[in-house]
Amino acid sequence: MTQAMNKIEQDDRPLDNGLRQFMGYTLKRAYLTLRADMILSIEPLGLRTRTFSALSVVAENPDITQTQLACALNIERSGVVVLVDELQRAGLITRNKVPGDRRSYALRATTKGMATWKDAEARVLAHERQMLAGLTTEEQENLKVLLRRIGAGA
Amino acid sequence: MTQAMNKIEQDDRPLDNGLRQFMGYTLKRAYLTLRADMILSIEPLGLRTRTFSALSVVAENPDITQTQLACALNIERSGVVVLVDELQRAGLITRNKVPGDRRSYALRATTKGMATWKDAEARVLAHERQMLAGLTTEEQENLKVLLRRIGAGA
DNA sequence: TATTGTTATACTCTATAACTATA
DNA sequence: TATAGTTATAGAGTATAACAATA
Repeated sequence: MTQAMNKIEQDDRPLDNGLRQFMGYTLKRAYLTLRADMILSIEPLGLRTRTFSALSVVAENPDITQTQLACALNIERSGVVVLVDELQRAGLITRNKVPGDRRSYALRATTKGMATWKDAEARVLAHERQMLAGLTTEEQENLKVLLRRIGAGA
Repeated sequence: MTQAMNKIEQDDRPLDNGLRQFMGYTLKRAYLTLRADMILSIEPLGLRTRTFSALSVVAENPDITQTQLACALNIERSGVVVLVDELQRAGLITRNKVPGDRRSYALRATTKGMATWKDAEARVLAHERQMLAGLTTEEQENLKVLLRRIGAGA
């Protein structure tokens, strides 16, 4: 109360005023906002962001290996093991023998896995539609294009 | 090798093709790219993203309390304790007595803290300039505006 | 020797709950 | 009683290193 409180209240600038100038901070806020919503949209399917992403890649790339999946998801192979374990336990994907190489697995989404992926895809798209309702379709596309150009060099 | 590999190589679509349609995925990729670079830019100052943000808020809001800082950073009060401990140990901020309320602290950046904040601010701005070099100034501003409108409703 | 998948381990970030000292 | 700060603990998420089986 008193001193500190009064000082803050008299101040018309937000507390994070110094941070708002940064693209990184703005990006993080938007990311966390969208992420919190996305988690709720796929929770009913027993999926989390990581398993959602992994299921998507396996569903769209039949017979992908765990190492390739790790590469696609930008995570370590050790992390993929846990994800694949979880998806397999849920009956959404299978680890299949590869004829030519007995070291690796060919991952495939099961029928249930494909259905779950399509359901999850629709749910996330619906929630993004809601979260991005304040932007026109053109603005949404423009936003995606601009985001993809970050770090891409001049 | 063989089957899976061939299938992937023949495919002209990226492995994460199914994910690229989502704003959340696009946002996350951009965020992580920028974040990785940002971490390197403030590492020489002994700062990490969390302490950078906390130092910024304290520097710009003298006599702020820990609870207010938690609110500004969107984290719990328990998390603030660790951040303030770290910044205090580094001699960048101080915990000061509040005359009217013996429960709370009035946080202030030290002279060294203010200098460090200004230095960090300049470094991050320089690195963002580099990471966003592919975008015009108008595009960068437009990007920030669009990001701030996410989740803001129709 | 190199690679695939695996396990064990640890670190970061964050949250929850219970505690203390004040109010 | 409610609030500020604190502590302990736990949970994601991710990374590193060492290992066995296979190439």
